[in-house]
Order: sequence, then structure tokens, then C-alpha cells
Amino acid sequence: MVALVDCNAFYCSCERAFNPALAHRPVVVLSNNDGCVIARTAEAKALDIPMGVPMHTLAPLIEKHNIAVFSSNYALYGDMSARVMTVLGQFAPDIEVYSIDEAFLDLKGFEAFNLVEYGSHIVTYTKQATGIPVSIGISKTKTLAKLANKLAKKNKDSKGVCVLATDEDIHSALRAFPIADVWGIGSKHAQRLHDMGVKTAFDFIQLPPHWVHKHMSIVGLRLWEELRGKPCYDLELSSPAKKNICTSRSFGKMLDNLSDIEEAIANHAASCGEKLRRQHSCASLITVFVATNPFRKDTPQYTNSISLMLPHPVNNAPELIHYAKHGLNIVFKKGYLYKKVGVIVQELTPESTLQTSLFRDTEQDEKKQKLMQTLDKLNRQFGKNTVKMAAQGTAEQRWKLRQEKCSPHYTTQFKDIFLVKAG
DNA sequence: TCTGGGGTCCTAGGACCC
DNA sequence: TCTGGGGTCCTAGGACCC
Repeated sequence: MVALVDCNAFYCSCERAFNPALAHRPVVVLSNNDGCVIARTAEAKALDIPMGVPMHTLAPLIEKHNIAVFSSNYALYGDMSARVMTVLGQFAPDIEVYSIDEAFLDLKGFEAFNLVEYGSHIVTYTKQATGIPVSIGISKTKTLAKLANKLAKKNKDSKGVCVLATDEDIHSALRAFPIADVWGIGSKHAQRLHDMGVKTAFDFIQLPPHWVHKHMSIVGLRLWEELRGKPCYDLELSSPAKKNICTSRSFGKMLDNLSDIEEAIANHAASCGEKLRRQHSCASLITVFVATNPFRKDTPQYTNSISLMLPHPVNNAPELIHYAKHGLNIVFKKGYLYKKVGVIVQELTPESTLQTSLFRDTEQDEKKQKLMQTLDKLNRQFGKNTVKMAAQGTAEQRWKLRQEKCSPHYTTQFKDIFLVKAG
């Protein structure tokens, strides 16, 4: 058996954990730049606020229902996620951290336990220890555990737990479960299946496997098997190193000035470097892209990107910034209002297998490496960008996000706590 | 005025090899 | 009329996830 534990309205719950006055208010959390709604509490969902709706269409509703609105605070959510995962790890021999708010628990050999009781215990204890409410679905495969989890969330009497253990339980759940809501069925497949009269997960597992393979590839076939109770996916206990790393942001306001955009690109390149060093990788290819605002029909549109092969694998900030700025200077065209730029690093190789080029100054390389290690250490301890490259800018930072409703960094902002105490 | 930011995997088809 | 039979690698695009 495998369990899928999912935090309820995770970002909203993080805000509530430090602000009890929010307990019964509808709460929403916004995407970067305060653009769209990306998390909603049950109270907000009850007001028919859809996922992803642009914030600027919600003003009347927010006023009317006294909805609490927050900019996203990833420092807080990341830290709270780590706490939840640590707690969940105590309940199973193995855990796969699947996303910021979800984890699979390996419950192999737990069949003799009362799994409903065990699940309830996990729900209660996690709330107590972290302040975050969770739901738990338990069944024979990951796909069925995901499905059970959705039922646990939907069914108010379940107290956040749903166990699908027997074939009877599984089949009766599948009969009532819309195919579009199954993990791995996106909008395209859902539409196609619907047109064929396949409305529920149970309808889907009645389809002949060769049809599923032919029209939905091996991925669809695995899904079909998993829904029939045959596991195709094991838990991934350690997350494999990423093959591509991307840092990009929309600007708080549109920019036409190369030097502002250079500063943004320098920050994105530095961020890619930090992510590379965290997973002990170096990149051999760097891509810089720029884009105007596609929603503006009244201004000229331009998007472009360029990929540069690096002379050797790199993960230090100065070099990444150098090449990223070089790329930007090639794709940047004057006369456009830019909305978003980003840096992607690819062709990643492990730091350890770094081939030193014949003509490189290894002494310089070691110096750079030590510098980056020190910088990472300081920034981990004292907060992001405590120490950074000059190219990342210090003055006005016109490229920055709009974040007007951000809560304090309750759990991570050592500096602020110190300053408050000192003065 | 205003619309997120990351990722993964799979397949088909083209280029190229012998 | 008619034109071999394998391979591999790469890329673009599609589909999906949170």
C-alpha cells in the first residue's frame, strides 16, 4: 500500500499558521506580481473563485466577502514544507517528496494495521506539530492513492482520510470518479475520452489496452494498469538531479531600458548558478530569452532567445552572468516594452566529473569555487542575496516583482527579527 | 492598469551512418 | 512499373504535473 499526503490549500494554510485571525476567513494567495490566484481556502472556493483567475477581476468580491489576499511568500512556504515533510517521514520507512505540498509514503507491510486509524493519526499529528492541515489517500498504487486523496478532500465526513483497499472499494470509487480528474489525464485526453463516452475512471479501465497504448502512448497504458491496481511507479526516494534549470520572472512593470534588463538577467543567471551548485552540477549551454507582454494587443510584440555553448562547464555566478549578458545583448532590440526575461541552463554535468580544459587557470577556478561556497553559505545563513555580484544591482531594481501583500518571513528572516530586537 | 514559474516524459520525423 | 535495410541521434512539439 502507498499513501499520498497532500496539504490542504497549502500556501493559504501557511499564512493561517502564523495568523490565527485568518482561521475562518476566506484566504487566497497570489502568483508572482500579484497576478493570479494560485491557492484558495475552502471558504474562498465556496465563493466560486477559480484557480488561476486574474486578480484584477476579483476586486468587488474581495471587498464584499472580506477575503484576505496575500502575495506569495516562497521563503515561508518552502520552510513550512520542510517541516511537514520531516513530520511525515516519521510515519513510514520511506517517503517521496513529490512537490512542495505532497508526499508519497511507503506503507508496504502496513496492511495488517487499521489504515483508516493510522491515516487519522497522521492527519491529527501533522496539524498539531506544524499547524498545517493535510488529507491522506491510501491504496494499492500511486495513481489510486492520488485518487483516494481527492476523495478524502471532497468527502466532508472522511476527516481527511480515504482508504481504498479492496477491489470492491476501488471499483465503486472509480465508477463515481470523473476521468478528467484522474492524475495524468489532462484537458486534451479528457476531451477526447469524453467524446468517446468514457466519462469515469471505471469506463477508462474497460477500454482495450492496445487502444490506450496506441492513442495515449506508454504513459496512458501505465495509468490504465495503475487504476486496475497494478503498480507501474515506485517511490522515488531521492530526487534525481535536474536536467534543465530555468529562472525567469515577469517584471512588475514593463521595461524598455537595456541596463534595467541586464540587471534582471544578471540576477536570473546568479539564481541558476545557485541552483546548479545546490545539486552539484555545471552547465555547458546557456539560453537567454526575452518577451514583450503577449496580453497587450496595442503594443508591438517581440520574443526571442539565444543559446550559447560555454567553453567549459560552469556553475559560478561571474561567468554565468558574463555569458547571459552577452546573450541578452544579442537578442535585445530597442523600441519594445519588455515584460519577461529568463535564463535557462542545460547540458548539465556533475561537478565531480569536470574536465579541466588544457588552457584553463586552475588556480583561478579554485578561487572562484571557494568564493561561491562562501557566498552560498552566507546567503543560506543570513537570507537570499545578502551577498551578491555587483552586476545584480543595489539601487532601484526597477525589474523587481510587484508584491504588495506579502506576509513577514516568519520562519526564515533572522535579520529582521534581530533588527526588531535591537531597536 | 491588471494574466506565474517552474519542470518531466514521450513520439514522430529528419539527418545521418554503414 | 521499378529505387535496401538496417541503425542512432537530435529536435520540435505535444502532453502532462505542481
